[in-house]
Amino acid sequence: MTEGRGRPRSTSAHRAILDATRDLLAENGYARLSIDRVAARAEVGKQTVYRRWPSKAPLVAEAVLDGSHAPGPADTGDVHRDLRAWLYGLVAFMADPRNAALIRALTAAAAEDPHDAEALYERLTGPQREELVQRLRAGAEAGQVRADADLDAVADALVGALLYQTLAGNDSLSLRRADGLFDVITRGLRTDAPAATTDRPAAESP
Amino acid sequence: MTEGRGRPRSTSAHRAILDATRDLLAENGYARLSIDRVAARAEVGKQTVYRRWPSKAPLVAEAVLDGSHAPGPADTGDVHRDLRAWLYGLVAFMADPRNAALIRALTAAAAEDPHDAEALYERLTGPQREELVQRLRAGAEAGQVRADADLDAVADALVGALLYQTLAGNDSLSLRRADGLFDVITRGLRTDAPAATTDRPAAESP
Amino acid sequence: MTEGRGRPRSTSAHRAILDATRDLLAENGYARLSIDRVAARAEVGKQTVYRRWPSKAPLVAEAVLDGSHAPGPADTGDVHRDLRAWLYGLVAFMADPRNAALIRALTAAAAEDPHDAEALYERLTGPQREELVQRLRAGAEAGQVRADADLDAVADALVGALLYQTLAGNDSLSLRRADGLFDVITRGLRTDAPAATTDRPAAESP
Amino acid sequence: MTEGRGRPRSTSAHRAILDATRDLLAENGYARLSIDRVAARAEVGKQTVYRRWPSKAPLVAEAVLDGSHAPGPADTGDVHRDLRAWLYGLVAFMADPRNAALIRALTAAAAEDPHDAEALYERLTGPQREELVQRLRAGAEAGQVRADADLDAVADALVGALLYQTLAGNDSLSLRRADGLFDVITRGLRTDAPAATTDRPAAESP
DNA sequence: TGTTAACCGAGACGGTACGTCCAGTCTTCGG
DNA sequence: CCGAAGACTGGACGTACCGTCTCGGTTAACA
Repeated sequence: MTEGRGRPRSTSAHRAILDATRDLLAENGYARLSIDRVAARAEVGKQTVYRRWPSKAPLVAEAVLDGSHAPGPADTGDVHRDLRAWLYGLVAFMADPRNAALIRALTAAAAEDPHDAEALYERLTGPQREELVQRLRAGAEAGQVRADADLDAVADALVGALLYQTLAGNDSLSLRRADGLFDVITRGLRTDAPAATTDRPAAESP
Repeated sequence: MTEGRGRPRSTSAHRAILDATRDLLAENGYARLSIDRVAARAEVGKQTVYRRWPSKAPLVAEAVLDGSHAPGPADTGDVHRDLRAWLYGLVAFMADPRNAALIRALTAAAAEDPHDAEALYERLTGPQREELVQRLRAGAEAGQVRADADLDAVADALVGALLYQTLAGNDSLSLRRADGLFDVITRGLRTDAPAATTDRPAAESP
Repeated sequence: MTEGRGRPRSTSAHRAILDATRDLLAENGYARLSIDRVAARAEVGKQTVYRRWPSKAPLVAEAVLDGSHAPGPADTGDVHRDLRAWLYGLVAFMADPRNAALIRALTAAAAEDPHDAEALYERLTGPQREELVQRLRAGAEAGQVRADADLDAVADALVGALLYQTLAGNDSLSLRRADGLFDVITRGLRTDAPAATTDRPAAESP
Repeated sequence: MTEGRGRPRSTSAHRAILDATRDLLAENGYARLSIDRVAARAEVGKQTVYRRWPSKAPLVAEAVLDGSHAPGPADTGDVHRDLRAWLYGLVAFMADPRNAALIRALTAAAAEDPHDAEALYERLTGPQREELVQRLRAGAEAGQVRADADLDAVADALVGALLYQTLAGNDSLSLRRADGLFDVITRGLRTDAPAATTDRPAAESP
């Protein structure tokens, strides 16, 4: 194997590129981000960027994720408390316009090209969402959450609601709304929550 | 007054542009959509496009919304039944890859440039979401839904969950998942749903 | 013939167009002249321009010629005196930058498209040149100018020299140079001027 | 220092652009020449053209001058002979419609925009004209030409006459006319030519 | 201790698209 | 029927980026 031969890649260039990407995203948004500008800002040749990332999407992904390793919910034994704390943490994170811009950028990258989308979401919300689902599952095993609830659906609802509010430009992704969200979801997850009474219909069309 | 003077704008050109935009979005996605191509496909001068829409984002918005006037939930007197029917309708709508592509495009347009985002979401999810909230509110007045629930949060959760799944490329935005979502949300909205027991914490940081 | 039917053409519009053309030529030169701008400046519809002139070239021609009806040389009986006066008159005419700009514009129109060129020069320098040649011919008949001289060549030399100096941007198309020109030409035209001694060669290549 | 850094400019692209420019000028004239077409014909990106020339005018200048390095008059010891040979050479050069088209193009470039004109004429007729004047001056020193003649005026007359005839579309810029021109000019330059008799007037107006 | 391979910055390359201007035509209303 | 207003298709403008290639010049591991 010809590994390790030749000059090794510069870690400082690597960092400079990611920093430049984050700065430009925060300043101008995804639409006005270009590899040319990233390279210029990082004082790096374009090839040095292309050598590491094949296109804008994965570069943005790494730049966003590299900056903030947002942790999943903690496990203090109380699912509801943990869930609320995690929710508040995310709301606070999004309160920084810089972070909101990064999330928007990531969404743009995913939405622009369905080809990148899957890989992107796998890396992006994948770990976060997985931790969330596992915390919920642990809660279910501890009897704090209904065992028959679709926890993936719950995760989608939580992540989706936050994402939607961020995208919609509701810059005041308020704690009150997070509380409302938390309230509805947790009530629906209570072990003593009554079942829905409507029957599931046979089939529907749009 | 500058009204009614000069040659009126061609409605056929207008339609041709929107059709071309929808076709190209479905074929190649938002990233590869260009005004040049739209104009060429519509057999129209570029200026004729720019005269009507200042940029890609609002053009895409109108093209997407013009095609499908998705109705809000019906009101049969039973909120839960209506909600489920509406949800199933959206899932079926998204099942068509063409429609999923249009929604992705719209999200891309909004996420790319925060400047456009607000106006875009206002036109896009605004009406739909408003109808949904009103249907829920009517249910609350009819005593079928908890009066103290944050119905906006519920709407965000529903719309956000669907959007998130569409973006993530889960092309099988399954009915099963929609059921799970419906299940958790409606349980949480039951008038006899027990309250959460955890106290609201003082403050949190990410 | 359906002549005089309908609304007659507005002479004020006609004048406004020519005035606007002259103004724009003097301000920005031929390159930046456009029918759009002419129509806008003249507060006239584009069609009103196209109804009268098929393209930029003849419009410019008429605009330039309409403004200044430069007369040919007078006939006081003394060719040399008349020639010098005419030359001085042209130099003074060109001294006004506005006039120089108009001549440049006309040359541009002619040089751009060989199709227009002939017709343009016929209208432009044609009459002037013809009057000049005739004055010289009269001088020849009066015995003040060599009868065997190629008077067309003389006219070309005079007009060409002035044109060349104008185009070259020698904004000080000086009287001194005009004197020098006059001097050489008139000496060459003297009836007592000695013939050239060199024999005409058989053939040459560039 | 920013010298010799980066990929060097392609000489083949350079040549291809100039060739394409010449071809298109000869085919369609200056008016229909566009950078787009030049780039397309040269199979080159537009930027590659703009990197070298800021606009049509200097590109045309270089394209024309690059092709034909027309020499000034030779010096065989006999000014009159040399002058006539040079004149014949130019006439022969202009006899090729391709060359005439190039000269017309150059004139158009200069006449269109007074901004470019000076620089253009400096590069274009500057060297040619200078050599001509110097040949005449040498002739004057050799006693073959009047010492007090305005040799610049003579040069203007010769160059201007040829230019004028070319522009006027007299495609048969005939040898006979060149002879007539040569005849008048050289007679006027004879050392034994009699002076003009008219007095110089005080002042004149157009 | 060279040689060699991969890196580095810089910047040119053929292209695509941008958003604007203009050419020349067509279509409306109103005089 | 003319005139102003202004929309129409089409083409060119000059700029920004794309992703690739080509320079001269490091920087290591291999031989």
